[in-house]
Amino acid sequence: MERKEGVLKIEEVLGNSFSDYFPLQSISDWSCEGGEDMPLGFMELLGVQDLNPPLFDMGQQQAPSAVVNQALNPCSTKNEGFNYQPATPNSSSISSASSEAVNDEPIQVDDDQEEDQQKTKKQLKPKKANQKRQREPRFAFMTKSDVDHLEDGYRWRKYGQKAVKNSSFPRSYYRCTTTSCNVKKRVERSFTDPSMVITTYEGQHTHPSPIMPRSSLGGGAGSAPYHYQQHPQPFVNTLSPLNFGHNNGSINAGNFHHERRFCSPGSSLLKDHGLLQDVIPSHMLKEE
DNA sequence: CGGATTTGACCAGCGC
DNA sequence: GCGCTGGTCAAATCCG
Repeated sequence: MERKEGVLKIEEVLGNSFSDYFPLQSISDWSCEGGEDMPLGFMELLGVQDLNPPLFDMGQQQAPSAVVNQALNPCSTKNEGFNYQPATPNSSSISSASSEAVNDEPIQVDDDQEEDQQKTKKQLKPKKANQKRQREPRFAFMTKSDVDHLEDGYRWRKYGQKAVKNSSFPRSYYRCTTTSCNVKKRVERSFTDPSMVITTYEGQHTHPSPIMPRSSLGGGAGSAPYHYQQHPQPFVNTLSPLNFGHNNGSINAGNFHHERRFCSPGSSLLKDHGLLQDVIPSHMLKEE
């Protein structure tokens, strides 16, 4: 199958503004149809970021979407771009150590988390001292959806909204409500295709999904009953068609796992796998 | 009443 | 240096 068919060029939908954020040429660029050029799959991204069980509700596949990934250094080569390892604070503790690769901005979590919020503002100023405002690795995907805020199993608090240049649609900023979790996400609509919602995740959850009992995907959906109805499951589409350089459309946990090892010589495999579990429904893991 | 959202203001980075 | 834009803050407001 041609993955392309289900994939939208991010630029087509988003236009230039989005290209600013996601300098990738297109999904197919890194989805690696052959799965060869792309050493890291989307799962890699997931492992670093956060896609959640609900995202894998395969029963709700709808419009395909594009997935875009952006590493900290978009200018780097693909491999580097996707090398999230250094930027993966999820390993054991998001604290200082691992965060250095990314930035030291928010990820000092842990103890002074409470103070963090208070500091945050203050940190903005001193920040200019010697380093640019670095960002966590992030990735984005497009979803055909009527609702802006796609439920993904985590709880988000909106902290801002801005009008976006070249777009008539505002961009919303969300932050994970879990203390010590500094994941953010932005949600905006494509101005070229208002039916498309671009969700950009930044950072990495330091906790399991608070809403989704990962074992009850099929039925209850836990305390997030409206996940499936209210939102299409773009993530699924993004995952499957692209499969991010893996097999043809089958999300194979084994491969996934394998891939991670393969592509992540780092030492955070186990941790990532932990996250992986957040990402992939347990039943999928087993069934595969 | 507590938590979430809205919204205007502020700040930093970047390009010209 | 200046202006533009993105990102964040925080007070006010809304909602359950």
